[in-house]
Amino acid sequence: MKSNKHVPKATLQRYPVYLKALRKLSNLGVQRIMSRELSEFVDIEPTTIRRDFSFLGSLGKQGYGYEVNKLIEIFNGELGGNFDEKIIIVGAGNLGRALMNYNRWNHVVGEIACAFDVMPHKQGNMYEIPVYPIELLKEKMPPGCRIAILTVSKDVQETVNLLVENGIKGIVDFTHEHIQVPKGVRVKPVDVVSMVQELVFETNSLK
Amino acid sequence: MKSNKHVPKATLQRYPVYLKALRKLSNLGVQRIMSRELSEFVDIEPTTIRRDFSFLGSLGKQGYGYEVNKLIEIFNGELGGNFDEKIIIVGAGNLGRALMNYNRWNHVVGEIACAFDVMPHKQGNMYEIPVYPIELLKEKMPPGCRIAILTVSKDVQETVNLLVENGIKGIVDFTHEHIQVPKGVRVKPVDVVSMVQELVFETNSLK
DNA sequence: CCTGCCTTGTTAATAATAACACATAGTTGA
DNA sequence: TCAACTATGTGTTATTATTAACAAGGCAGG
Repeated sequence: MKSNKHVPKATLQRYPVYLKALRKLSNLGVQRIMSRELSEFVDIEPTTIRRDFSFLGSLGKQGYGYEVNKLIEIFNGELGGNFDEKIIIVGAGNLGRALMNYNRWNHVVGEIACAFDVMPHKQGNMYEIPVYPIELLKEKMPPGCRIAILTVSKDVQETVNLLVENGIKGIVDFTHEHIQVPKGVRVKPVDVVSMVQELVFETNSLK
Repeated sequence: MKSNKHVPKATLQRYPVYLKALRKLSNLGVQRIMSRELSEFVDIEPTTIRRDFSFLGSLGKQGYGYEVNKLIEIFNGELGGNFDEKIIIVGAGNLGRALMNYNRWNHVVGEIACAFDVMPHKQGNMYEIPVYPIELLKEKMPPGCRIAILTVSKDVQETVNLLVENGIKGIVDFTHEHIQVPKGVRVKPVDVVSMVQELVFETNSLK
C-alpha cells in the first residue's frame, strides 16, 4: 500500500476505464477477477493494472485476485467522492439539453443541480432541471459547487471568467474555442472534431 | 526536419490544442508567433511546442518565429487530411441530433454523411442529414467511411461489432458502457461522467 | 494443519516523454 | 551590406511511465 504517494496523471486517466469495465463485469455476474483476465478485457497490461490499483491500497488477495464489487465500491468512493457533487450546466442548447437528459448522473458522481443560459426562451424547467438566466449565476449556484459543464457557443471566454470568479474549479469544456483559465482551475476539453482529427491522423499514420 | 520519424502519442494529442489556439490567434489578427508566446497561451512548455512542431517539418524561421496561418494550414492538412472524411453517426437520440446540428464540421475534417438509428420514428431527414434504419448500414454507408460517432444507449457491443465488420477503423464513443474492439480499431471514449470523475478526483487530491 | 500452487504488490529495468542547452541560421536595424 | 540579436531545431539530460521479474502471502486440496 502506497496510498499516501502521489497518483500519476496517466493512472488517473485509467481509473474511469477500470470502473466502466468492472461495472460491466459485475452485470455479467462476475464476482472475482484476476489482473490477467481484466487485462484482456480493457487492453491494459496486468502489471500496469496492479500498479494502478496499488495506489488505492492493497485491494486484492494473493493467489486469488480481486473482488469485483469491492473494487467498484473503492473506485466509486475515490472517483465520485460521496456522490453528492453538485454540477451545473452552462448553455442550454441542443447539447446542454442532451446532457440534462443524461440518465446516468444519479449515484455516480452527483447530480446536475441546475443550468444557465443567456437566451430567455431556453429558460424554465427542462427535464426536471431548472434553467436560469446567466445573470443569476451567483445567486442560483448551489453551495460548494465546483464543477461546470460548458456548452455555450458565444462569449465563451467571458463565461469562463464568470465561472472562475464564482469559484468553479473544474470545467468540462464542450466549446469549439480555446479557453484560458488561471492556475488551480482544471479544464477537460471535449471536442468531437478534435477526436475525429486524432482518429484520422492515427489511422493515416498507421499505414 | 524529422517528419519520417514516428510521432509520439503524447504529441498527437496536443495537435488539436495547438490548432484550436492558432485559430483563435488568427481571428485576433495575430500573424506571427514565437514558441514562448504560444506557450503562455496554451500552457505547454516552449520546448515541447517546438519539438511537437518539428515532427511536421521545419515550420518556423530562426530568429523570427512561426507564421500563424502557415501553421494552421499545415495542421489542417495533417489532421484533417483533405477535409473529405465521411463520418457517420450511429444513434439519433438527443445527443446524436445535437452532434448533427454541430456547426463546425464543414471544412475542418470532413462532414457527417448520414446517421443510423434503430427507432423508426427517429429516421428520416434531420437537420439536412439523412437518418437510416440500422439494418441499411452496409448499404448506405458512404464508400471509404472509416470514422463513426457512437451515441446509442442499447445493444452497444452488438452495434460496435456491426460497425467493425463494415470497415470502421475509428470510433468516437459516447456510450456509457465498456466496449471491446479488435486490434487495429481505435476508440476514443467521450464520457462526461468520467470527465467529471477525473475532475473531482484531481481537485480532491490537489488539497 | 500442512504443502504446493497461484496471484498479488513492489523493486528493479526499460521505454517514452519532457525539459535543458546551445549551435545555427535567419532577421532587423543601421 | 554587415553585425548584433534572436528564436528555432535538435543532441543530451532528466523525469515520468510501462514492463519485467520475483519475493511474500493467501487459498485449496488432502
